[in-house]
Amino acid sequence: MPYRSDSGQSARGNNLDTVRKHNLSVVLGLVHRRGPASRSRLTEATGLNRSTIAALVGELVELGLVVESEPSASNRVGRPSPVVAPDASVVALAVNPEIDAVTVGVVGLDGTVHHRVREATDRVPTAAEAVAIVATVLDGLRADLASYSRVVGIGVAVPGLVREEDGMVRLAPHLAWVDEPFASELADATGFPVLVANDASLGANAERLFGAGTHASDLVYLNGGASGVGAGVIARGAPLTGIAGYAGELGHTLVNSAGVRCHCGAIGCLDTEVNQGALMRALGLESADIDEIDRALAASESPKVAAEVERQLGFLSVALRNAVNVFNPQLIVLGGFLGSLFEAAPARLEQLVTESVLTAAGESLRIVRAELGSSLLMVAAAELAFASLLADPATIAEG
Amino acid sequence: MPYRSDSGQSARGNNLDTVRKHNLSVVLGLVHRRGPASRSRLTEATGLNRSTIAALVGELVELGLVVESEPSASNRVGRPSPVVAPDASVVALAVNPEIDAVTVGVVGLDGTVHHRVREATDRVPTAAEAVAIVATVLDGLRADLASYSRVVGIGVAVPGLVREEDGMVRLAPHLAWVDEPFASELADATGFPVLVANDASLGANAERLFGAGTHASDLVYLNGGASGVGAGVIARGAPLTGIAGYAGELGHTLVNSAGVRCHCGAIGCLDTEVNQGALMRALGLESADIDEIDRALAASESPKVAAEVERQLGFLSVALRNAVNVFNPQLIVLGGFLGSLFEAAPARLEQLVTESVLTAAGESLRIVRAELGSSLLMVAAAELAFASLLADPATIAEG
DNA sequence: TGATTTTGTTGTGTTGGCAAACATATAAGG
DNA sequence: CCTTATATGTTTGCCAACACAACAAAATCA
Repeated sequence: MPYRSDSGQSARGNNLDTVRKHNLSVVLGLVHRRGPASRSRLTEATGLNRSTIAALVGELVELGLVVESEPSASNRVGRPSPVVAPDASVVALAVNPEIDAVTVGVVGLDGTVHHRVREATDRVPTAAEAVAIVATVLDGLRADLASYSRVVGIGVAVPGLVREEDGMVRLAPHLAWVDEPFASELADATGFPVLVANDASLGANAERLFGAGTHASDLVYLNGGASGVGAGVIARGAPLTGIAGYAGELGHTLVNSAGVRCHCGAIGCLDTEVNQGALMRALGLESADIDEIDRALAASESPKVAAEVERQLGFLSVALRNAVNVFNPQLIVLGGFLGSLFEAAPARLEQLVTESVLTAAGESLRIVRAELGSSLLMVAAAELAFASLLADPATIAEG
Repeated sequence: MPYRSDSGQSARGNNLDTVRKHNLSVVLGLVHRRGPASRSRLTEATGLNRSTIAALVGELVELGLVVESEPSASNRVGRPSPVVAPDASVVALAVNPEIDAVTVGVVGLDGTVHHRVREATDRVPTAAEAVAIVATVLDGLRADLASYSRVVGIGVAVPGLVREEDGMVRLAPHLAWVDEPFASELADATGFPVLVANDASLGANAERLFGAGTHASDLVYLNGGASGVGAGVIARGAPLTGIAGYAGELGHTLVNSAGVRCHCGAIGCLDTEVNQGALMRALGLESADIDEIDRALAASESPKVAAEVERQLGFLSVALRNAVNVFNPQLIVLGGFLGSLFEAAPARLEQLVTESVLTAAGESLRIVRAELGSSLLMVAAAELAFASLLADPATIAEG
C-alpha cells in the first residue's frame, strides 16, 4: 500500500547520520513504549543485525538513557540475552492546570510516575498563578530532582487550544485563559524547556502508547470531563495536529441543528449536548468522581436517568458517526464520563453507531473504554517532554 | 515540534540500503512533483552533497526514469547545471468509471496526459462492463503503449468506498457496485498491476501535488459532482486513509438534524443537502457542465437561485465548520459545482465559516477553488499507479 | 582577456551496518 | 555428569553510501 506512506516524505535527503539517529531513536522508542526487552527481541523487532543492536544499545547506555541488566530466566535454549530497559532516572516533568487545581508530576522514561503533587486552588487559576504554583512545587522538589540523572523538560497538558509552534494557549474556555504565552512564561520561571499541548490530544497519544490503543494506528479518543468533551485523533500512528496544533476538536462538531449556542459561537456542538453536569443532575450526584458515576449508573433504575443516558448516547453516536466516516478508525476510546456512559449501555452505543456509519467503515471498528486512569495526563504530558529525546537520543542527551 | 513527527515511526531499523532508496525516491519525487530541476537545485533542496546528487541522478538515468538535458540559459554566474526531468516515456494508465462513461488515460511521469479516451455508455456500467471497456481501449492502444519505455500499471479512481488492501470496491452507490473485486478483475483482464482508490481522495492528493494545494501539508478537498459530494483529506502531507482506506467521507457527516435519510442510512448528510441537481433545477439547466453552471450563476438574478445558493452554502459551511475544527487545515479546496457555489459568493461562504469555527482554527485558513480541471482524475489516478515506483525507484524499475 | 563564481568530476576518507567466525551460556538427552 | 544442540554475545574485516577536498569546466563580469 504505497499510496498511504509516500508523499508525506520530506524533500530532504538522508545520510549516515540520519541512519544512526533513526536507529537509536527506534531502539530507545521500543524500550520506552513497549517496556524492557532483551537484545535479541530488539534484533527481531528492528530487523537489524545483532552486532548493530549491540552497538546501539552500547551507545544508549553511555548516554545514560538505558540500562542493561542480567538476563531473566527464560527457560529457553541458547545464550541468554541481556535485558535493556529505559533508565528510570531520566525524567520529565508533567503539568496539568485544571479548574480547581494544578497538578505537577515527575515521570520516568520507563513510564513510572515517581511523584505527583496536586495543588488544589480555591478558584480557577490564572495562567500566572499556575506558573507560580508549578515553580513553587518544583522548588519544593529541588532536592528530589537533583537525584535524577537528567530532567529533560516540562510537558504541559492544557484543556484548550494550544498553538503548537510556541506553546501559546490560544483559548482555554474553562480556565478563562485567552492568548496566554504559557510555555515561555513557565520556561522563564523554571529554566526548563517547556512544551504545551491540548490535554485530549496528549491523552489520545498516551492511550495509544500505553493504554487501550496499543498497536492501533488509527484511533479516535474522546474524553468527557467537568470542563466538557475533549478529543484527540491518531492517524497513521501519529497524532493529528493540523497546521497549527488545533486539530481534533470533535467536541465542536455539529450533533444537533436544533441545539443551543456553544461558547465557541456555533450551534449544537457535541460539547453542549453531551455533558457531565446533566448526567450528574439526573443521577443526583454532587462529586465528579468517575467511580461514583459508574456505581450510580449501574445502580440506578430511574427512568429519568435512563432517558438522559439515552439522550446523551444518541448525540454521542452522531459525533461518532461523523468521526468514523471521516477517520475510518479501528478504535474509538472513550474516557472520563463518556466511558461511564458507554459502560452503562455498550451494546446500545454500538448499535447506534453501527446503524448510522457507512457499513464498510464500521466493520473494522471497536469501541472501548479508556484504560489509563488518573495517571493518564501525567504520562501523556511527560511523553510530550520526552518526544525530542526519543526522536534524537544522541543530540538531545549530549546537548 | 517533535510531537508531530515522531511516534508514527515504525519499529524497523534503517540501513544503508534504506538511505539509498530514500534518496533515490526523494530525487525522483522532486522532479516528478515540482517539475524539471537543475542538479544544483536538487542539491539545495535535498541538502545532499553535489557528488551524491550526481550519483543518484546517474542511477535514475540508467534506470530510465529521468533524462538529463542541456542547461537552460540562466543568465547567472557560474557553470551551468544540467536539467533533470522525469522521463515522459514512463507512463501510468489511469481509469475512471462514471455513471455515463469509462475514461482511460495514459499519463507520463512528467505529468503530461498523453492520451485520453472517454468511452460513453448508454447506461451505468457494471464492474464487468467497465473492465471489458478498459481492456478493449487498452487493446486499441497496444501499438501506442509499446512505444513507451515502461508502463508501470493502472490506477483507478472510483466514486465510492474502496478497500485499500486489495482494491475491492465495497460500495459505489451511484454506480450501484457492491463488493466488486475490481482491482483483481482488471488485473486479470489486462495483465497490469492495478491499484484502486476513492476518486475524491485521489483528487485531494492531486490538487495538493499539482493544483491549488501546492506546499500545503494539511488540506481538505471537497468535490461536488453529479454523483454527490466526495471528499479527501491531506494531513501532515499525506493522504488520510484510515485503517482500511475508507477515510475522508465528509459527504456523510451531519449538517442537518432535520434532514432526510441518505442512501447511507443516516440522517442529514451533507450529500443529501448540498447537491448539483437542486442547483441545476433552480438554474433551469440540463447539462452538468461546470462552465455552464458558472455562467448561469453569474448571470442569474433570480431570488430563487439566490435562495438555493444561500441554502447550499449554509449547509456546506456546517460541514466545513466540522472539518476545520477537526482537521485545522490551512486550505480548503472546492471542486466541481462546489467550486461554482463558492465562486458565486466567496465572501458569504468565508463569513459563514469564520463565524462558526473555533477562532484559532480559522486563522490560518484559506478557501480556494480547485485548479485542476478535466485532467484532474487522470493525473490523480496515475499518481496512484506511480506511487510504488516513486517510493522505491530502483527495485520497481528493475523488477 | 583575466578574475570571479558556480558547479560538475574525481579520488580519498569516514562511518554505519552486515556477515562470518568465534566464544559463551543455556537447555535437552543420554 | 557429560555431550550436543541452540541461541546469542563478541570480534574482525568488508562494503556501500555519502561527505569532503582538490581540480576542472563553463558561465558572467570588469
